[in-house]
Amino acid sequence: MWLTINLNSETAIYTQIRNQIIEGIIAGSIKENDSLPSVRQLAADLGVNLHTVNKAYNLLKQEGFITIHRQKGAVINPAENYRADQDYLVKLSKELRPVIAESLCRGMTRTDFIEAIDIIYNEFKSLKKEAKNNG
Amino acid sequence: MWLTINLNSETAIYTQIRNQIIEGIIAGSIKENDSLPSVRQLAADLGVNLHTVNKAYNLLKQEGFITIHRQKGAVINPAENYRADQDYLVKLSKELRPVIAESLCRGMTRTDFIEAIDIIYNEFKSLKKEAKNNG
DNA sequence: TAACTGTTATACTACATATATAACACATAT
DNA sequence: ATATGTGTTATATATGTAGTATAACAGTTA
Repeated sequence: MWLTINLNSETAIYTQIRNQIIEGIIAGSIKENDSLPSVRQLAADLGVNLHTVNKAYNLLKQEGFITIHRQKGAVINPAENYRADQDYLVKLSKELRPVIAESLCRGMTRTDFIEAIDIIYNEFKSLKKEAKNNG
Repeated sequence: MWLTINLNSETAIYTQIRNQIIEGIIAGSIKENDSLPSVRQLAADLGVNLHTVNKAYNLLKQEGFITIHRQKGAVINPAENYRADQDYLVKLSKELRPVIAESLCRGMTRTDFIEAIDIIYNEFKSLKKEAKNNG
């Protein structure tokens, strides 16, 4: 399993799991209609409680990324199910506003900020290439 | 006082206070060497406990934005005290990564994302103009 | 029928947030 | 000198979230 968690991180374990599955989708290491491990399996692999994984899966379900079937487990939805809509744009804006505010306060220009996000975009591009070569 | 808090928000009150003071700095409604209200005064104005405000102030102090003097109260530092350094860039990157990941997953391109941040940059530009006219 | 799935329920620990009081230490204006 | 206002420290309490530990339930499938 490509998924790893950091117990010392400030980020909640269930959030780390959620985030890494989303990264897995954009990297291409998991695709539409792929199944995720069962909550018990993934919990055992990560050394955490089943409820922690369950919480991550339910969050992903609520956000539209997966559908949970009894027996088939959690399955990645087609991309149409979670396209950016107005609600998401509002949520995104609320997340970004304090981040941009702090960067401005610390003297970063818009150009500096875009430089910072481009590093991240390039990392994701590399992940995608990597997954393509391995899959 | 230009500061308002939302008790129903998911964001902790002390975080809301911190964020709005940072926005106040970039808007220009508070400037270098300006004093913030005392913890008791601001707590009374906002209808919250003194410790909640104190927590916000100590966070701002730890981040370099203000210096807390006994008697003089909390004073905005000169910008040199909180310029973006390497540690901050690492923190920024860690904040942005999952946000960008989700936006990519939801089909947003880099261009779409920059469009979203530009709306925020324009809001801050308006705030700055507004504060200039009033101050 | 047995095994595996998500789900629900209960109980517990630990930590973060927020409040409520009270007292302390320091500076300053009266 | 004394009263006032400042940040600071110390308790105590309530609430919510995160995480764990068990156990049982309800479907599906081999």
